[in-house]
Amino acid sequence: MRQVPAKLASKLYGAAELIAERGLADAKVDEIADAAGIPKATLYYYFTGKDEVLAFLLADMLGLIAGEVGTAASAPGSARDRLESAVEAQLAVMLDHPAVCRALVGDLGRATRLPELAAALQEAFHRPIASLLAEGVSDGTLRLVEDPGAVALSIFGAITVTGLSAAVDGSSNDSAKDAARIAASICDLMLNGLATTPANPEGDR
Amino acid sequence: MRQVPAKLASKLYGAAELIAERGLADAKVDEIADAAGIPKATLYYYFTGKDEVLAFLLADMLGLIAGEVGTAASAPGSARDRLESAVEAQLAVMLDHPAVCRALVGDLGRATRLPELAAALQEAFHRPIASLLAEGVSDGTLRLVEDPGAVALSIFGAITVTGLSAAVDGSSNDSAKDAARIAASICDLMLNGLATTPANPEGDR
DNA sequence: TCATATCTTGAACTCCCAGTACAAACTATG
DNA sequence: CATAGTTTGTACTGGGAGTTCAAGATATGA
Repeated sequence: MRQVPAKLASKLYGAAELIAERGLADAKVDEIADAAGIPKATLYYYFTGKDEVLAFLLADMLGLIAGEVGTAASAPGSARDRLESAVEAQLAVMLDHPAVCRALVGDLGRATRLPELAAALQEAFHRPIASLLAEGVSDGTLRLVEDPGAVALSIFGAITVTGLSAAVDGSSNDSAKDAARIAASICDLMLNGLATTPANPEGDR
Repeated sequence: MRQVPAKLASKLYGAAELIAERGLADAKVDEIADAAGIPKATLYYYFTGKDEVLAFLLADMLGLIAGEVGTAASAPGSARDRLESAVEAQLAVMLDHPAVCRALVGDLGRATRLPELAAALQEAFHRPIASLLAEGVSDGTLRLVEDPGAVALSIFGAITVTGLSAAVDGSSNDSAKDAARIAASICDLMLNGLATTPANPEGDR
């Protein structure tokens, strides 16, 4: 994949709705090119095929999210507050690009190999979240958990699936507000839990 | 899609690994038929194409999970205990069929339309989990939350993404044990939360 | 200013493979 | 046995992904 010029990159987002709606298999290359407003030959100059177009959108999106989450996580404030910001940041990006989210979840296997995605996510999200958890233990705003990696993955899953659900359901006109509302609900769950009795110090077996 | 005989159904699972590894687009129909050990003509007698084969696997899988989760949720015991059983039940089914999970997550858009999937999940999981939450409030083992639907979705997301991650990572030789371990980690998070200070009764603003 | 490299695009072409057609054999079941 | 449904092999075709190529446009820089 050649270095994609910014102008072309932004045009590609115009094809996301088509891919999301019809699926990559059903969307013809000519149609994707039309939707993006670029000639098919140009598309093939930059990409080896439609799979790579989707791969580009995935990479772009991951970069965006990683940036926002990273910023939120390294801001000043308690670890707990930063965790809440990070959750909202990921949701905000997802709800800003619902069509891309739908396109990606529908054809994820054509945009990346799953093990590679897992590794990339590990790097971009689980690690920052996991270190946020560690910092929370230090500053006293979060409790110590047994397996921070697993917790980070669970949080990521809750955010992602909730965000996808919102993207699929179609949306209101104020995605930032939606993101805040959903983030609050997730954070309430993740921070306060559902139990009425406090955690059993001997473990929850 | 014709009524699929049980014998054929079980054979189809034999093609899951191929589809998971290469993706539906790259796996030729003849190869899928070979992997399943059925003639291509027979495959086309029952299905309109490879998309429908994957759709069948999805439906079968959802049925399995819904059954196990439903059983766990309606067993005797406190709502909290049943919630834990339900979490483990879904993970157990997923880890029992890692290849199907990988195949589905790679080509979800070819197995179903996403809004339909969302509706089906709503019915099969979020509803039972949401009512479990309500029962928990009644029997005093779970606290009242503002938006049970959102909480149910978050829990589902945490389970699903964690389960997929385990399926992608390849696995140990004791998937039941893995499921139990992962479930315990998720339940610890969902029940006890991460906060050190108790929930603010005025809301978490 | 020219030369050279890179980008942009249209158009024609190839080849693969999903899906179809069909007929013969086989199996149930009443 | 008759009839309906199932199973399977083989041959075919149509569409579309991706390739090729060449001509024009645009940049780079000497």
